[in-house]
Amino acid sequence: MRLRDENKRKLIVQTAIRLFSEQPFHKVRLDDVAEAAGVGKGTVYIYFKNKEELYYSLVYEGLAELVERCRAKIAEQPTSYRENFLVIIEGLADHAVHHPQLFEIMRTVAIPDASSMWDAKRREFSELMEEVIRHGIAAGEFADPHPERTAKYFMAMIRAVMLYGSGVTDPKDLAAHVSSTLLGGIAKKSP
Amino acid sequence: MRLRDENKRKLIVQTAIRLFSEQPFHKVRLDDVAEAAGVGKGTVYIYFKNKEELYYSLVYEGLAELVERCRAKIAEQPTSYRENFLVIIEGLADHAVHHPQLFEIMRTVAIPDASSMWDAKRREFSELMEEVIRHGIAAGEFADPHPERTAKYFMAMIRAVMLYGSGVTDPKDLAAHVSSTLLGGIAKKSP
Amino acid sequence: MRLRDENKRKLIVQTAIRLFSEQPFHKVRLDDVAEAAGVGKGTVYIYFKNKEELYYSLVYEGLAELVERCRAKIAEQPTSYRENFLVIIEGLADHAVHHPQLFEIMRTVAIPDASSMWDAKRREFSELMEEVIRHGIAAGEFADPHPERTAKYFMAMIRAVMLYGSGVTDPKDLAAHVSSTLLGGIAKKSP
Amino acid sequence: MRLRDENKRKLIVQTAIRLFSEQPFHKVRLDDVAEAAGVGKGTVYIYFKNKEELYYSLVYEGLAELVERCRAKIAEQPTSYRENFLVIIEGLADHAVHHPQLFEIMRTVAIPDASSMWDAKRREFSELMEEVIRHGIAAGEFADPHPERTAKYFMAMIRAVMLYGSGVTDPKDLAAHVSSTLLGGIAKKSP
DNA sequence: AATGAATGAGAGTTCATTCAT
DNA sequence: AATGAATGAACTCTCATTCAT
Repeated sequence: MRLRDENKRKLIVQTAIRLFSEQPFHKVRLDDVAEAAGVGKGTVYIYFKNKEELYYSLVYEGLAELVERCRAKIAEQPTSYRENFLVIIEGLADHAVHHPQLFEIMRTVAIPDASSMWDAKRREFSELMEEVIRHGIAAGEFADPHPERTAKYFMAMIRAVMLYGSGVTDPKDLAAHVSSTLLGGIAKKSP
Repeated sequence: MRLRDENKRKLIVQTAIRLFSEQPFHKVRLDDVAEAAGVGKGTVYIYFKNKEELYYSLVYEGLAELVERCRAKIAEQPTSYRENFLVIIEGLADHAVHHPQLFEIMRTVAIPDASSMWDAKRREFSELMEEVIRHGIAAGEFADPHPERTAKYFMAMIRAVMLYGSGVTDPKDLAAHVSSTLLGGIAKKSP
Repeated sequence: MRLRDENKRKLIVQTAIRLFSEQPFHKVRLDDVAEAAGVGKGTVYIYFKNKEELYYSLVYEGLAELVERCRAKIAEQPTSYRENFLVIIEGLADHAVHHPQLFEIMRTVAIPDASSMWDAKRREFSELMEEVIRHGIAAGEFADPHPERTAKYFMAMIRAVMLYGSGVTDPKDLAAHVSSTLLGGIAKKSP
Repeated sequence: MRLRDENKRKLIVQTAIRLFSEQPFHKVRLDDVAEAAGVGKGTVYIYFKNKEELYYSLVYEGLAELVERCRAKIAEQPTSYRENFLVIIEGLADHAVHHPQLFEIMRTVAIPDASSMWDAKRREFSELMEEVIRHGIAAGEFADPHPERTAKYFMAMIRAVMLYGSGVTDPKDLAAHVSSTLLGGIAKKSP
């Protein structure tokens, strides 16, 4: 009796991320995933109930890692919220640059079912960001009539550049731009 | 694929938009589209080469309408670029609120093939927006080190709120927030 | 547009009867049925919801034909119930000899679900036979404490011989034996 | 297939009898048998070569027990063949009532392969019954032109009632009816 | 032009069987 | 001996596409 191997699961996940980021869901065959991962077709079904669950697992786990990373950044003591803001967006951009495939997968993910786990994770991320803004407002550093909307802008902006920008490779640069745009806007200040 | 009856074509398109915005590509059957549109299955093939082309037609036509609308706004004489900025974003938000399904479809559209018609249309939109910013910079009203990125933020921000914000119904309000965030940022100005 | 062809359905049914009588359910592949019938695999699914429904259709239709045949025999005016008895069993035996495969299929049919159509048909047959016996009792020709059981013996006896007897080919002979056994028994009458 | 632990084998057999009598062959998964029996899946393969052999073992062993039981009845000295007849049928009915699942399995057992062990056992049973009738004929108590057929009627009649009769619980009553029908028939004797 | 019956390649999934532990 | 993770052949069923009518 072989023992259930957590590495095997990870192997399947990594392979699936690659394939699903290259092709849309319906063009990726489970046979391909299995073969590319070097496991039997049935093995995939030991670790994932079906193709759809495999797919959503990728989204969920990708988001979960992102949330964790941001949570860690936020936990650090802020000197000022403005500076902290940049750090968080940097973390987000860094993650995006290092996992560009996950952004692609998140983009094509199907209509969110309110009950789905991955959608809950997405909302968790959104609420985390919202909280940051609200703290900044409370501290008198930010002014925003719709923090819940601005919270959604973070990832949207980074994603837009990741998906359609031609090969961003410097997360710091990207983060700086997003951060300065969100904080200061592009309108020239009258002196 | 002859286009005899333009009304019939529109009927199919409208039906397809609805179905594709409710289900991911692979879960929408051509039978469903035909039945919901009240035409025979074969009829769809008279107007569209195949399922994929039908799908991309929706994206393309949706984007084309959007580009047209923005182009019209831009053509209007600007009083100031700042004010014009709001008008354009209002047009974009208005379109989004009135065609939420198209946004859903655009979101899930498959990996862009650089040669695809719809992707060209997407780039066209992006370039249009970039041009607006560059004009503003030239006029001394805007300052932006990466107008090509900011151009991508427009739709991304609106889309983020459309998709995940709970039922935005006032395009003016949405546009005002996006516009003020992009223009002035959320950082409190020191007096 | 081709018209739905009732002959095509019959073709599939006939082919399926043959294959299911040669192999147990799980060894018959739908591909084989389709290929043997000379139709596409998908065509079978136009006429039957799935493999199981195809299978039960055979049983149902076989039984329905049998019931019809017996009903016709019974409708004929009886001279005496004893004589009539033979005629019915002859009909039954005749049917069995001409459709030996249906008996094989009926034998292997899965556990009857009380709600299944084919089982209702089976009960209909049983009740028909029971009625015959009861009429005979009423007419003073038969004496039987359990007509509902005897009704079940009819087909069971014929089936037993059909399935395990080595190639009965004369239905009259088979019917005569069943009939005389049921009517007179095998015990030698003391003179 | 080594038979180390005879109890474990019996456990598997008993579990399999239950499951196979509830579902047709192809719906019973070996996993289910193993789990229901509380043993590992691989363990079943230690005691039985494969699923088919497990299945046929049930049939074979069920028939073997039945044959043994009848042989014992027959071995007893007959007072008269008529009386002895009843005793044998009673044994058969008794067995049926106490092992209804085995009757269900025997019914659905696949097409007999003349070379299969279980079919040989079935023939053995048939021949045993035939012999009883022939002895009766030789003793002048019975008259039957086709003892080989009547031999097949025994079990068929009991089975018919077992399978489709609504819950027979009294084997004596069932045996009495089968016996009297076979011996004396249902036709009213003219005085 | 319009249809929907027919098709069959191809996909997801199952499950009997194996075998490392 | 016992196990259950791993396997992949084989299965059912779907559905985009075709084409006779």
